[in-house]
Formats: sequence, structure tokens, C-alpha cells
Amino acid sequence: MLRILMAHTHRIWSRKYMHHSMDQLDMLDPTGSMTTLAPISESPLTPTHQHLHGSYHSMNHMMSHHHPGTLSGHTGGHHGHSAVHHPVITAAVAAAGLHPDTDTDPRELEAFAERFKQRRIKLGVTQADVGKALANLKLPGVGALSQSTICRFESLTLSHNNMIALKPILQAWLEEAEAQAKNKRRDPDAPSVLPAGEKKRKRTSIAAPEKRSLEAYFAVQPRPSGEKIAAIAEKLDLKKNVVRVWFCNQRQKQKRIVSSVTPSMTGHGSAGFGY
DNA sequence: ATGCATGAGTT
DNA sequence: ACTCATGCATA
Repeated sequence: MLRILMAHTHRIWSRKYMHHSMDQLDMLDPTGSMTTLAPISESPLTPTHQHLHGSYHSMNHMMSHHHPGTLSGHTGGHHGHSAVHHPVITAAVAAAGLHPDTDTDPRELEAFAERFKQRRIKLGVTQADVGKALANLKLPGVGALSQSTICRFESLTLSHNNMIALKPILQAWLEEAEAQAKNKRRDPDAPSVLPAGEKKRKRTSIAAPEKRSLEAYFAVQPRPSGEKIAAIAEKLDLKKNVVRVWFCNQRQKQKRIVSSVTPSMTGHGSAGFGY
């Protein structure tokens, strides 16, 4: 939790003082009138990939998007300072038999995520395997999950609430898997054959220079108005939607337990500061 | 492991 | 138009 609080603090700090090194912020004017959308030193060799996605949209993708039943009981404020953290309240709740935040405690989540990964690997199971296995677990309203989600769970790159919702499910799988491991098991997987004739959608990629600009804008105004988004989009020569989504995703990132901003060292209990 | 995106549910 | 959980595609 200490790490989280510190990371959070740092984040605030960053946004407040970082512009000493970001000259581009001069034209951001988060207070409204944006008459200063002047040209910033942009790299002339900026490949624009955004028009790469012609029509990668097939109805099938929409339909096949099965939602395993949103298993989220997100009741507002999932931010570190819930009343249950108060010593007195915690004691009271504990006395009442209700397990307070033994389940919601970030440290517990972190500890579990690590144990989970170790034991999963010990079992010789991949993240993708776990995701699929969850469906076979047949828990109420629990379907399969992607490799992405399992990975994010293990690396704590999910929201606090998301982690809490997934923990019991993954815990159940782990126990089941280890139980069977004793009885020795193993079966070859089914060959995943993609439904013939499907256009794979292309992932639009935002070039580094544009990304840097977006980050600068975000530092000043994480939630730009539609108009500003449009202006930024035009200025960077990106589609408005791409910019809007970028900001949304950026905001989501901020809410992750572990801010993955440093692609360097990954997943090790020692001084793993995200930043 | 992570970037860009979708879609259901909110505000 | 946003938040949230989640995933395809890709580095």
C-alpha cells in the first residue's frame, strides 16, 4: 500500500511540476480559450498509421463478444481511503465476524497475485490456459477470460475493484488445479482454428512524437472537452476518436494498482516503484 | 506484456 | 460522453 500511496503522490506531483521540462505545455491553456494551438516542433517524419484501419469491422466480432456476465460489484469509491481502514472501525468489523479488508487490502492482493503466478507456473499452466479453464470451473456467471486479463491480474495492472472481483475466482481455480495436480492430469489442447474468412482488425499505432504530445496535454488536462480533443486531434493529425480513446485509456491507467509506465523491470517484489 | 478498442452501464 | 471490465492484435 505504501508503494501505491507513494506512486499516487508522485503522480500528482508529476502533473503539478513536471512542465518545467515540457515546453509544449505553453500552448495547452487548460482554462478554456485555446487560441494558442500553435505549431510545436513536430518531427517531419511522422508516419501516420491511423488510416490503416479501413473496414476491419465485421458483425461477427460484435456478436461473438460474449460477456461472461460482468462480475463487478463496483460500488463507487475504490480508493485507498475507505472507512474500513480506520483502526477502530477495522477492529469493530473484525469483532463482528465480517472479514473486513482482508480481501480488499492492496497488500493482500499483491501477495496473492504473486503466489498465484508462482503456483500457476509450477503447475505448468499458461495465462491463456487459466483464462479458458475458468469457464470449465462453472462458477455462477463466470466465463472464460483472456490471456491479457490474467496477465494484468498477475502484474496488478487492473483497477482495485477489478482485482478484488477476480481474486476469488482465480483463487478457486488455483485450488482446483492444485487438487487435481495431485492426481496427475494432462490432456492435449484442442487446435484453435479461426473461423475461415475473417478480416483481422488492425491496431492503429500512434507514433512516438504524437504520443509525447498527448502525454504533455494529459499532464495538464486529463479530461479535455470534446472541442479540445478535436483540436488536439487535428493538430496531431490523428482521428478524433483515436485521441478520445487515448485519453480514456490513459485515465484508466492511472487507476491501476500498479502504474505500468516503466517497461523495464517487471514483477519483482524489490522496490518495484511504478515510475 | 501492453496498446488501442469495444460495449454495457452511468452520469 | 464517460467509466469500467475486458480483449484482439502486436511488440
